Amino acid sequence: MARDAQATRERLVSAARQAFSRGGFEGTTVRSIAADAGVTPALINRYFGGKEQLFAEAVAIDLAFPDLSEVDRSHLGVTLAEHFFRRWEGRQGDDLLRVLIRTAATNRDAALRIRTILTDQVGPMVERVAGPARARERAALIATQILGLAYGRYVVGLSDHDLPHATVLAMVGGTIQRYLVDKLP
Amino acid sequence: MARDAQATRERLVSAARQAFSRGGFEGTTVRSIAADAGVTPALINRYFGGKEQLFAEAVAIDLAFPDLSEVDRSHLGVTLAEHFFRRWEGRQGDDLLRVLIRTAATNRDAALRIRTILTDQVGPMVERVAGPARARERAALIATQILGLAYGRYVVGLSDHDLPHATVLAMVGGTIQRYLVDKLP
DNA sequence: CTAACAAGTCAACGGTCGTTTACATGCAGG
DNA sequence: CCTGCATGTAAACGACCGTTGACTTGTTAG
Repeated sequence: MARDAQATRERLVSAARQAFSRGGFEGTTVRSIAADAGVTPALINRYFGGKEQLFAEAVAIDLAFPDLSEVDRSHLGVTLAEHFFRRWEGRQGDDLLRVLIRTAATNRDAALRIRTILTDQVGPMVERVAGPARARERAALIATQILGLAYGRYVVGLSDHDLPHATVLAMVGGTIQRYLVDKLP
Repeated sequence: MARDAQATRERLVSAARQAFSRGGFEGTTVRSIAADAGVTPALINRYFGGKEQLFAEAVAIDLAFPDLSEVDRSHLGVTLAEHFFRRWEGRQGDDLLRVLIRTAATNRDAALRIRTILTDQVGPMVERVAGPARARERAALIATQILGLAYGRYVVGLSDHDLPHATVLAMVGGTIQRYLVDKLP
């Protein structure tokens, strides 16, 4: 393999994730992505076929939900809140959800992908925990709180001072818990 | 006044709000706004000075919070939830918050404006209701839930089937109530 | 009726975007 | 060693963007 094409591909995808998570789809130029990867914009076309396909590949990874089967039923909400919080804080800005939240605002495909995650991953998780009755509503409620938290932190720019770790864990965890198992009206 | 300039201005601002709330700032062209208003793009420059200033004017209105002084203390959350829900559903897509939510994703000024609303309007409202202690955290928590709800409905596209009116009112109302008055950890 | 000014149009500009095409470069196998 | 192909570059393209300045149209005051 000459001049490691696969490594270049991966550098491009990684640079794309970071760029898209900052500027959304329209707000990101292939030229800047290529520059970040230390490469010519023409390569994006050669390897991915275009900006659209690069974006598709940049957001084509799994959510990796935690295993909740061994978690105490009363701590499910806090466990989930902590899971998302760690996920976002851990990676340095190329997390899938951070990319999608920013991008979905102006891109139909990204919005659709969030909806897909909701029905394919959050929904089944809720069903496993709380049974199939009105699982869809519960999943949607949970989504509003999780998305809103990510939006507040990474789009609006709320700081640790506004949303301390402990407060988020306890209060948002409590909210998710209610949405998961409390009786709906 | 010849050919009613003020009416044209207002048509432009209204068209701008709808366009920005669909495509964000970068995703919206002054040409399309002008076309929606039945006018030439050059007029935007004449009246507002440019796209930036038109945007600033399009999002320069007040939030109009409801008067909560006469509301039963245990119903504050539900009252607020209903207030926002009605606000969004009432107008046909040119509501300020709907514009800002979509736009803030790729525009620093819009994100800053949300933060300003938070500190200038939501914060004081929380202080009035729950006292000054940790009002900032409470306001931020409420913001995550309200923004997430709007994001779910208008960006992700969650339907009435996913988020029925009654469910949102009761459950999200309950969440806001908790964020307003419950003890923080 | 007509001059004068506000309201609006028109065509063109410089710039930037995504993409394409032709060309340069460097590693592998004979 | 050198030939061939994968890897990458350079330059140009057409399209579209926001903006500008000169021009046209309509209204209204005298």
